[in-house]
Amino acid sequence: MREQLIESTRELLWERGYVGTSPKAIQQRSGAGQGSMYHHFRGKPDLALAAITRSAEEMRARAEAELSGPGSPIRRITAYLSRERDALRGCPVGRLTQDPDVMADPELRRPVEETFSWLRARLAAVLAEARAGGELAAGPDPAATATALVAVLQGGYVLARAAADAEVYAQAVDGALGLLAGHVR
Amino acid sequence: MREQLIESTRELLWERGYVGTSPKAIQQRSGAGQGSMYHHFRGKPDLALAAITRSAEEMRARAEAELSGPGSPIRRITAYLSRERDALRGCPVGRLTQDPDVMADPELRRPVEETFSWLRARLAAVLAEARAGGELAAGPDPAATATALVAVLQGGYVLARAAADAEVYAQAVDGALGLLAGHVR
DNA sequence: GTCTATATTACGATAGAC
DNA sequence: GTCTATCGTAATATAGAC
Repeated sequence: MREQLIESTRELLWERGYVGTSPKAIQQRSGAGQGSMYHHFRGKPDLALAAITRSAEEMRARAEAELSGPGSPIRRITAYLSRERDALRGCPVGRLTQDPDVMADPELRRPVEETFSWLRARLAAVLAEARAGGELAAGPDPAATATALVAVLQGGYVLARAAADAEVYAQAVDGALGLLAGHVR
Repeated sequence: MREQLIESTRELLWERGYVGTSPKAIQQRSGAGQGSMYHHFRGKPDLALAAITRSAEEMRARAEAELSGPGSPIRRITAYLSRERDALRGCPVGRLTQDPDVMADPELRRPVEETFSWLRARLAAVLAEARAGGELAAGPDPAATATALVAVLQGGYVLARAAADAEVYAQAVDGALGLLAGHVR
């Protein structure tokens, strides 16, 4: 039951955010009763922490696998950026950034902060590797470029949701790859 | 009073989103009483529509002024991207994209959708102008590039909030300008 | 136009039985 | 571990007086 509670909370946080997710909704989706939920967790913030932590770990593990995978640095970055994503659902971690109650709670906030600071640094390292290997021109700064690329993904979700069209997300990624291409080889 | 109600709602939607904003909070911030609010507006959705519409119009007017201002196309785009923004507060329109109740209501959703579809098209037009005038290389597709650039801004807010550091937003913009620079002139 | 009173439902949690 | 009962507060209005 503990497991279902966490998974249901992850889904609801993704769909509706922290403020928009009630204990009751979690109980209904997970099939757990009132008492069960408060037996396993101290309350909504405690349960949310478990859910957020897991989503953050999952996101990071996936990115790490792609960015440390086989292929040249630029190929790995392209693979990471081009990975199929559910654009209209958005990013389960990035979304929390808009949740005032999450950002106001240092415990809930930490996994979000760490995930993105890690991701930006990791991507910057791969870009630096590409530059060192002569695959990337010397022009673009790795750290700034990494932040811009991660921003394209996060902003791509925003624009896709605004348009109610996943294709807009794909277009944002294409645009970023097109800009990057001018600096490659 | 009608005016204060709209302005207070705009602020609260920006800070806390639609789900996180209660009629009571609006009344307290605006100084209006219960009866006053329900005299001027039919309810929370009606008031939110007025607030969202105004924020959307403001955002569009500001962008239009910059993108249609003086200077070469690339200079205007650079000016638009580099404009000082309150990175930690984020975008008052883009933020609504994460609000399930806003996206579920066609009336509330429309201003959000229109603002971004207009912005992407307008930016694409300026990029096409740059290309036609020989200021921008033929490589990058104007529409995809425009979407990517708008995404950098929207995603830059996400990353800045995640890091609780406005500088991260500036870095995302720098990264985008750096990538764009390789295709200019 | 604004105020106060009232109503209904949901939120977020605790207590104690089983 | 789970269930039911209960609690106090907040959300989102409506009604009617002034």
